[in-house]
Amino acid sequence: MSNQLSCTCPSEQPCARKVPIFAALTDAELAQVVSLITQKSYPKGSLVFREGEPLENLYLINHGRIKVYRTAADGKEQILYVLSEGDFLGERNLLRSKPAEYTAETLEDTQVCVITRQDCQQLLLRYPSISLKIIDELNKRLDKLELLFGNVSPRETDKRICLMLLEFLEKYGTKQADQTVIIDLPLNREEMANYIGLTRETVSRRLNTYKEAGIIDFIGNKKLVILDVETLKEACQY
Amino acid sequence: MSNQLSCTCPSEQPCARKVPIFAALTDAELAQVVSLITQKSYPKGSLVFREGEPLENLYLINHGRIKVYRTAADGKEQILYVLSEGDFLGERNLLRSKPAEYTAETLEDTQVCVITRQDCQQLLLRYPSISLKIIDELNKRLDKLELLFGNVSPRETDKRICLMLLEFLEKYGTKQADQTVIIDLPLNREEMANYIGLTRETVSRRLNTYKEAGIIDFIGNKKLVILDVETLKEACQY
DNA sequence: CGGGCACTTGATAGTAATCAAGTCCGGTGG
DNA sequence: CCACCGGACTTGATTACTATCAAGTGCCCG
Repeated sequence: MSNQLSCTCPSEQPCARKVPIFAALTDAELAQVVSLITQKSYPKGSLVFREGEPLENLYLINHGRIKVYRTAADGKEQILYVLSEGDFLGERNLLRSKPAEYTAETLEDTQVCVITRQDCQQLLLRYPSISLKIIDELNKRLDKLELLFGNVSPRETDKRICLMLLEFLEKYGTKQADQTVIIDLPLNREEMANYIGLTRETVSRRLNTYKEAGIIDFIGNKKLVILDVETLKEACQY
Repeated sequence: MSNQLSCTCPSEQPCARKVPIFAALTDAELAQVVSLITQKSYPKGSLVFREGEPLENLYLINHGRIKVYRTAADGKEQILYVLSEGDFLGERNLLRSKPAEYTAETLEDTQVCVITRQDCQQLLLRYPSISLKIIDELNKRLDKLELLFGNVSPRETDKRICLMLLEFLEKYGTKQADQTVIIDLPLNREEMANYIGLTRETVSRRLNTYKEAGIIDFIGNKKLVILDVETLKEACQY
């Protein structure tokens, strides 16, 4: 399923440099970190870890995209995060050993760097700057969840969709010459619905409403063009 | 509005001991921390900091309860957290200087310990164990938000209410001899509604349904008795 | 060219928001 | 001690929105 090998990145541009949490380290310090890293590759659609399994590693995404979800009682996926290059996962188990609370599945072919919990704890105690970066990143995730959570009331469907589109715009958007932005969607309609707590029909209907309003457009089903970022931001009104 | 004085806690049981993030420090180290702390008192209903204001301190709650909320465009409070003794707030500004993204208002007379951002950064670099505790706490908040966020779909009203009741049960419940639990509610009906994204009427109706079903009971409006914890947990089904 | 899957579109029903009266309770003043 | 007042809470009626159920449509890939 996965291909395990030690880190083979060129030493002048090691994989760990891509990861913001090591940004403050010197090259020498980084070399030490790299020596603790194992690299793994996962093909599209494979599971990095599964809900309920013991989780003993911190994973740093080198290349690719991963969706993180929980399976609800009714069998539905509740997608919590869509992570990509530079993001980490498994941090909930850095300090305490406990089973994974969600499943991580690759959305495309993905390469990750793996550090064991023991090694990671050593690193955190030796290089406090890493902790600060992790705190920073956790704060960002809290920001995101708090923002979405502030809009959970059943009537705020548009806000949820627009916040999701803006998130994708920031992470996966490519600015075009004419100021529009093309987004390479990481999720299909159903997954988007599972991400923001709606049904795929509702997502589909709303997106088409926006299309008719001239705010967005589609290129096939997997790409989306933002024609009017301002209106989108206004829809999130805050 | 607030009463400022240096920390006057007895040295054998300093206020900072109440705060989990300093739990791993030795007495000597703690004494250093305490020397950096300023203590403040706020009467019920006063604001510790306000949305948009510069926020330069970390606050540790010594005694009391604080609600943290954002004001939506329509003027409604979106309550994000209800914090009490041992919790901290202001951590989002530990690393970067940016205005507060929400307002913190005391729900009762409250005492807090205050540390400036500069001092706090020094502490984090000197005592990496504090960072680990903070990471731990942020992880817990993420756990909570992820759990609630997993239940945002419009039809899961009961889950939201039950999760809120279970949260209050854990934080503010007092077990009685007959296995029931009395909860000293930190929020009124409207605030509860703002906490979980519903209207006060809906909260009111649902709580009364639970009462008729024999799951809960009221003592006045500010106290609530959980008669059947199991059924409540099942309603959250996960 | 055909099959299957993702997506769209339509009709219906259920649920919470909204609007609108009440009711209860605590506090105040006579 | 009781009557009154106001705010919080409850209850009821209606409306609006999204889930659900059910067909379609279109696209991608063999």
